[in-house]
Amino acid sequence: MGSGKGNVTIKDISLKCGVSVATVSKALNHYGDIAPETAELIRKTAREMHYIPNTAARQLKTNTSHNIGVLFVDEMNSGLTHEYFSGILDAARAEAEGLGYDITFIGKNMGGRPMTYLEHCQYRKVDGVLIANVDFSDPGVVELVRSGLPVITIDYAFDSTSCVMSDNMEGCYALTSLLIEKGHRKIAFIHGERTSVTNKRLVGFNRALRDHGIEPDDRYIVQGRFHDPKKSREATRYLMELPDPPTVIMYPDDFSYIGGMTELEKMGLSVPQDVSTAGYDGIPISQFLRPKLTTYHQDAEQIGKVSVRKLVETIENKKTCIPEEISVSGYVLEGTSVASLQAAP
Amino acid sequence: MGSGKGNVTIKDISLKCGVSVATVSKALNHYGDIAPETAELIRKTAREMHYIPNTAARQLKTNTSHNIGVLFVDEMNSGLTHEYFSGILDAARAEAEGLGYDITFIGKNMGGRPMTYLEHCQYRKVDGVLIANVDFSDPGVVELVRSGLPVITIDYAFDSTSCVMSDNMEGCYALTSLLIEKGHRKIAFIHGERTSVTNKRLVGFNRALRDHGIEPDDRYIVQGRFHDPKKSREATRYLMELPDPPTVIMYPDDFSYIGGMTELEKMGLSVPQDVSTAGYDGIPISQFLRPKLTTYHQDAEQIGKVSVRKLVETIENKKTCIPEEISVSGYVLEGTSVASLQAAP
DNA sequence: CTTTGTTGCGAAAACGATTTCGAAAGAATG
DNA sequence: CATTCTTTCGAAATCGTTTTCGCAACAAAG
Repeated sequence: MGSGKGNVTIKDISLKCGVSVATVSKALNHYGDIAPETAELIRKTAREMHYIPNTAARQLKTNTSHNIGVLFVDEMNSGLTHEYFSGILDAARAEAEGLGYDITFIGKNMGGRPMTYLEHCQYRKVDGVLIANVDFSDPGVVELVRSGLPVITIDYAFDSTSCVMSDNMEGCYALTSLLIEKGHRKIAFIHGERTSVTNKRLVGFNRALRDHGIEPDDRYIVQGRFHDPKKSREATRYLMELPDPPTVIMYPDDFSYIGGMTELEKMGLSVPQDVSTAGYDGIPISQFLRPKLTTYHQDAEQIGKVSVRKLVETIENKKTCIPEEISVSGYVLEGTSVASLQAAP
Repeated sequence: MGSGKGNVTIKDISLKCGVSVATVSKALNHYGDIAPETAELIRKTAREMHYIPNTAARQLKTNTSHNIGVLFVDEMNSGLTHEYFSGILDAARAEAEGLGYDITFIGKNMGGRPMTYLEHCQYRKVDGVLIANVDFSDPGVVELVRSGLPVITIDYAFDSTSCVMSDNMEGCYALTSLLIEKGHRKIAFIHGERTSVTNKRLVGFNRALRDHGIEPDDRYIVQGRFHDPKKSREATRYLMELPDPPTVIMYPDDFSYIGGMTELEKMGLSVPQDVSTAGYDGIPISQFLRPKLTTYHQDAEQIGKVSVRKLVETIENKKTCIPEEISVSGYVLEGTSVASLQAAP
């Protein structure tokens, strides 16, 4: 049934109902100047005939696609295979679908020929774009953000657009505080690249130390990389070979911790007896590791959802919608990777 | 620069070049009946004016979108957050982009109102669709497969369409054989739901046993679920509490193994001293676990790539392209989770 | 000088929707 | 009855592209 090649169009409906195509279009779009009975008849027959609007035609005329672009980093396996981001993407997809939007990936080339992100967006006529996990200093990204196309950035703030942030400062503050309350004083922090996320975490970290009267120790702050187990192995070894090693190491993310964990093991150190550890992200697997990882869970689902909501809001009320920074809070997931040091000051 | 709202169209080019829009279109599409110099001039000015074709208009006229749909399961966190599938998706995205196709997610509702997968595909006018990790007996999926739209399924074979399969039979054969060569005889197999993937693995498993003269033992074959650590914890406990427990347990996937691992630990059993283990998938994290997991690496990247290639081939040569089953082979990743039992028969 | 064949190009009709503007018919008003 | 509003609808233009078909112009052939 319904195997006919040509899909049913607005014209077919108009013929069947004995009205013009204009009337059909207006009825379907709930215009005010159509008699209620006529409109109902039209909508009913449209349903019966399994009418599906032709997006291309609509898009051509209205210049809107009901399609939002998603710009995640491609290269390396840090884009879709990063659980935090794939969680965001998955939630975003679901939310967009509910709001009547589809999602299209935006890349930097198309059919061999290179293309800027903006051009790709124009090519697909996306109504807005969600940007996450990219190098925000990339000229292509900046061009896109400046283009006037509705944009939401995730975990990075431009002042011209709205952004959704995980509560990195509060999260890192809470996590650090927990460690301190457990009696730790020599707290190492392997952080990620110097992005705004890292900066916020450092602020939270330092604030927690200060609020508890602890002097920050530069030797314990070392730069690693997000989602890079190798880099964090190196950093872990460096830290544990210090003359006065830390009693706990905070990692930039759970995945990086896995690298550190193997290095500690290789050094014959066990967690949490010899050294405590904490992650960040709270990805599912972290709770299946032994010892169960103490980590800060970022609410990826909520972040994806909120991002799309805000983006659609921006798209649909472009003039009245002012840029806003939305923070989504997570919570500490307490595992067994942090030992309680009873030696009080 | 280029901040004008209206994009440059084929008409602008025709004006600038003093030719008709028809000529421009033909030049841009490399038709034969345009003088080489004229064509070159047109293409040059198009480039200079930063012309971007309007996909909507083209799509409306040609009824092709250069857009492929992707149908991954949504609900639960087994879709995008499953590393095997997100690896496939990422590779597919990259390959599609190179071939001039964009990717759009296909869902089962649109803007609140429910919609079949097929309707969604028609709505977005995707040229073809990639299906993976879904319930292949779902009527909506079957409808889509039967619709005549070019379709590629991953890890499941319909006879009307092409499919790309990981070499489950060979993979499971190789993995099982390795265990046997290590001296294991009492080999347990926690397998996934009864899908064609599971069936193929069971064939490989049984064949390996038979080829080595080992009698299969039904008690050691238990049904778990893919990507479900809880289920595999139960199965693990069940197996290890048997009067005559196995010496090695094979899991349906690496993620499930993590569940089993925690259960073994809770039972006071250590790997591989007390029992050996093997996973499946070879996701990155498996190689950072201690002990490093022995597993079969499925080449997700290659699978994604090949799937898109075949799909595009099907789209572009719809008549001449015959359904085909493509197998992508992986390899054993040998870790330290399997003990060598020197007790030969 | 006619006929036939090439070659290069353009006019115009689609594709399927949206939207403006006005027309017709009936209702309300004077 | 004439006039003015409302209400309900339709004709037609439009979005940007592709594609068919035919028209010139000019060369080759008779």
